[in-house]
Amino acid sequence: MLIRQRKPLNRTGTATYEKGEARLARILDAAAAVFIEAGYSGLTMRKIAERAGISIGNLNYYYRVKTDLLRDLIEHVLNPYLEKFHERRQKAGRSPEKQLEAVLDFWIEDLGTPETTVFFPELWAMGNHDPYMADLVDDLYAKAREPLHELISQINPTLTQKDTERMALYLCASMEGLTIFAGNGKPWAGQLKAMRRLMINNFMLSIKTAKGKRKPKQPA
Amino acid sequence: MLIRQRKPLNRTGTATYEKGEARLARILDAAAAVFIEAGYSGLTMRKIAERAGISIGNLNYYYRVKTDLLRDLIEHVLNPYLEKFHERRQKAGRSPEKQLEAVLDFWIEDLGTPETTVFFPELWAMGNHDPYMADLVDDLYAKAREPLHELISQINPTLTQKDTERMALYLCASMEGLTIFAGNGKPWAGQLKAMRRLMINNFMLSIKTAKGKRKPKQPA
DNA sequence: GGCATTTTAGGACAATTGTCCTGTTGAGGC
DNA sequence: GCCTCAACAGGACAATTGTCCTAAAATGCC
Repeated sequence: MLIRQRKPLNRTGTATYEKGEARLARILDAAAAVFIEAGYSGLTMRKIAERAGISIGNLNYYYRVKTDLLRDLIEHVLNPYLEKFHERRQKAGRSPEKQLEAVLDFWIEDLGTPETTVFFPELWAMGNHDPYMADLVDDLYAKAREPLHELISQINPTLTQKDTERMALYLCASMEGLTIFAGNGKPWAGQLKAMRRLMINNFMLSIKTAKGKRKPKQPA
Repeated sequence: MLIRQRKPLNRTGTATYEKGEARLARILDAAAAVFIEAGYSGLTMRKIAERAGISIGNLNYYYRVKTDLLRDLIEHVLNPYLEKFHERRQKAGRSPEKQLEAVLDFWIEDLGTPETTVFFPELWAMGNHDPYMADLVDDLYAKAREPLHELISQINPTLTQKDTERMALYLCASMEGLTIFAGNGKPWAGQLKAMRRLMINNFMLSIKTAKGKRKPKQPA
C-alpha cells in the first residue's frame, strides 16, 4: 500500500511503502538498543544494520548520513516523555500538590529505566561539543519544566516569576543528578524509592517555605 | 639528572630523566586540553601529540596504549578535587554549618569551570559502558560525600546513619545535576550564584528539619 | 502479467584510528 | 672521550568507520 506521493527524491529517513515504513521503525528501535548497550561511541551503522537484520547497504538506503539517523533516533526516544508527563498530571486530580507529586514521582521513577539512565548522560556529554544537541536538550528540559513552573506557582503564589523558574530548575537539576547515582545499574539503584520520598518531601518543603516578594492574588 | 633507577623495562606512563618527566606532564596537560575541547570521542593520539608538540611516535613511546593515557589523564584531573574540598573546609572555622557551607560553596562554584562542566558528564557517560570508569567515578563521589556525611551528622545528630547518607547523596546529586544546566557555557550559567544561594539555603533547611529516629547524644 | 520503482545485498572506497617498527639523536655515567 | 640507553621522528600496518555504487530482488499499480 502506498504511504505517500511518489518520488520523494529519495531523501533520508523516509519511506514510500508500508514495508519501508515498518523497516524505518525497526531501524530506529535497533539503533536505540545499540545505543543503550554500547553508548554513542559504540553506535555504528554496521551494528545498527545487524541489529535490525538488514545489510549496511540497505541501512544506507534509508539513511545516507549517520547524523540524520541520530536526529531521528533522539526524536524517537525523546518524544514520548512530554506526553507521559502530561498524562500523569491529568490523572492526579485537581490539587496542585497532588499533581506536582505525580509528575515528580514519574520523573524519578523513570530515571531508573535503562533507557533514561544511559541516554541522558550521553546527551549531556554530546551537548558540550555539539550545539545542535545542546539546543535539543535545552528545549526538552525547558518544556519538561513548564508544568513544574506552573504548579510551583500555584502552590506558593507569593513567588516571583524568576523565583519560580529557579525553584523549578532546582527540582529538575536535583532529579537529573540522581540519574548518575541511582539510575539503572548504579550503586544506589536499590534506594531509588527512598531517595524519591526524601527528595519530593524536601522539594515540597522548599516550595512552601520559600518567601516571595509578590503579593498573592486574592481569589475573587 | 636521573629520576629513578635504570631499566624500568619501558613501562607506559613513566620516564627516567627530568626531561621525560616534564614531557609526561605536558602530555597530560595537552590531553586534558584536547579532551575539554573535543570530548572523549575527539581525544585521539594524534591530536594529543600535536597539542603537546611532539610526534605520534614519541607519544607512543610514553604511552603504548591509549587506555593507559586515559587512566593517567583522569587521575591527573580528578586528584586535585578532594584536596581542595579539605582545604576549603579547614579555612571555614569550627562551626559545622560554616564548614558545610564552605564545601558546598566550592562545589557549586567549581561546577562553573570549563573543566568540570565538560569532564564530568563525559565520565558519567563512559561509566555506563566501562566498569573501570564506573568504579573510578563512584569512588571519587564516595570520598567527596564523606565530609558532607560527617557535617550533616553534626548539624542534625538525630539522623540515623542511613538517613545521613541519603541526605548527603541528595545534596551531591542536586549539585552535580546543576552542572548540566548552569555549567560553563550553559543557558543558566549566568544564574549560577543565585542557584547556589537557593540550593544551599534549601539544603540547610532540609538537614535541620529532617526528623531522625536516633536519640541525640548528650555532650558530657 | 508486465512495468516502474522501491527495497535489498554486497562489494568497494577513502579517511581515520590505535599501534608497531626502524632508525636517529642526544644526554648522562664511567 | 666513549658507550649505553632514554628520547624522539616518521613511516607503515591492520582494523574500523561512514559513505557510495551497482545490480539483483521484491512489490505495488495498470
